[in-house]
Amino acid sequence: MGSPGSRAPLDQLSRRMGQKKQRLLTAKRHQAPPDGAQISSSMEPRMAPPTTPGPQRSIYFSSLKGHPARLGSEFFDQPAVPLARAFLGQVLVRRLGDGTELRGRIVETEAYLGPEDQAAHSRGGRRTPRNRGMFMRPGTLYVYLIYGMYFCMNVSSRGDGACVLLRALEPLGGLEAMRQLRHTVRKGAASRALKDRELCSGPSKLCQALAIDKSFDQRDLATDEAVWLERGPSGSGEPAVVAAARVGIGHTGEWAQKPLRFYIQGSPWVSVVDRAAERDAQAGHRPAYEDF
DNA sequence: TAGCCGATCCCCT
DNA sequence: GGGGATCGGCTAA
Repeated sequence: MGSPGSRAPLDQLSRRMGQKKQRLLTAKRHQAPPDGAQISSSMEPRMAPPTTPGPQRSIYFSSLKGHPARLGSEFFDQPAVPLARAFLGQVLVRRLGDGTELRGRIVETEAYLGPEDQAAHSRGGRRTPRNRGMFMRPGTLYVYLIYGMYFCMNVSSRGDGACVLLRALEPLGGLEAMRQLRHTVRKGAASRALKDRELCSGPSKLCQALAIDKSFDQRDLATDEAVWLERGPSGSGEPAVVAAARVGIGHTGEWAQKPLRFYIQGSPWVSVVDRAAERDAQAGHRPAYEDF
């Protein structure tokens, strides 16, 4: 975790370095787990502690003290495709150092299947220091830096080198803190205010909004104190799920076409809508992911 | 609203 | 040394 005590005021920094460098430094500092130090807890309605699930309790609920609603390691111990679908509707919770809880319902995921998947970082059985989390026990986070600027957050699933990328959340709680965290890492200090829909509608946006960075790599989502998963409300039954091609992997041949991205149909919080895939779903075509 | 394109640097080959 | 599981500003329609 970061050490919040050693920050120089930004106005001092701006005198010492060019705008671009300052922007980078600012971004990196705020990407580092701030433990909420720069988020005023007074501006954020404190979230109520997780409530007891009562009759909803299942084998998936961990018995960890203080978080009776959190999903335990059993939940993550399933293959990447069913896990990617099971994530939809569940609530990701991030607790900052000052106790502020940021919450978002997962609305979009992607499955990466492991060594045979040419779009996965573990393709061909590649095991490197960076992707070690992909090979660790189900529920382990794999957080990596992309394009030198952004982080992406994966959760390892059953199967060596298989994982699920979290792509979009519907923000439920701590929106102003999320906005501030997103604001501080965007270009230009005078950027316009972000709409709610822009807070978590992308894999790196949600990492910014939840202050998830490399320090979360290889943490266990089933046991970590600062980030966990809770079962979402099941009031309206199973959401309609769209299976579409994954995003940003155009170079991987046939694997780029496989419908391994899943999102809640009609959700305005999704990062990329695939109208063709939705038409296929409406027409009742059997989704190809059932082959996996 | 969609499409284009530059930013930026770690990681892998 | 090259590429990338992204993002956001800008422009055209």
